[in-house]
Amino acid sequence: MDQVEVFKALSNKTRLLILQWLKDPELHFPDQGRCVLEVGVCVGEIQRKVNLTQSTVSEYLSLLQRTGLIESTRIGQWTYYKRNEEAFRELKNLIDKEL
Amino acid sequence: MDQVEVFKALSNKTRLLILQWLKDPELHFPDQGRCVLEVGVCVGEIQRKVNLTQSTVSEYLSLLQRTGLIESTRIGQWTYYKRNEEAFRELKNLIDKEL
DNA sequence: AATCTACATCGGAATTTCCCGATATACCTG
DNA sequence: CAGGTATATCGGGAAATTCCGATGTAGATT
Repeated sequence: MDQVEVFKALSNKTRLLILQWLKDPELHFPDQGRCVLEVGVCVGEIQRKVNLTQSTVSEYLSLLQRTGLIESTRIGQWTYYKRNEEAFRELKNLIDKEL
Repeated sequence: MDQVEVFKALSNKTRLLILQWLKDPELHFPDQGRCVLEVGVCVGEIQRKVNLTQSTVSEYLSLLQRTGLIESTRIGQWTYYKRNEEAFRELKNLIDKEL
């Protein structure tokens, strides 16, 4: 886990918001289907809550994925993103020890 | 405490290193005087451990100070910097809750 | 006052980040 | 296959960041 890369990923209001929303997807994305907890939330659903273009949101999500903080599942024409809680535990542990 | 600003401050290898060094200044700055724990470490001492110019190190330190993560004390011609552990506790608490 | 030392600030070139519109790709449906 | 929808990727302008050398400023020394 590259500390600098993770902190860069977190250095953006929108990306922080997305990560926080994904903590409780049922609450923040009520229009999403029933398997929200399992597969996560699709890009379009996230984009509708963010005042940014589709391409920007897509890039933010893959950036977050590259850091390992979120994971994606492709189902049909949708890509669902959800938090990787294990990565968050690792990050918090790192911060606790090294910061 | 502005999360984005703090994460930006942490998004840099050198700044992270400095913050880690300041956790145990006696260990990492043995040439510094006796009141290291009280006032911290001066800019020049930090610069000698970093492969960057004086102006860059000075700017990094005031950037970190603006976030509140470190504090400065001017004594004579020296400016000493040390960690603000209270700010780190606040940050870790924020990360624990919001991330 | 003249000078030296420690640090801060300024101006700027190079790089990176932000965010967009356009386009490409993948999948689904008729 | 043609057309529609969801997402990814590309190219790029604008803004921010990185880091430098030069210069400014404050305190100490002579």
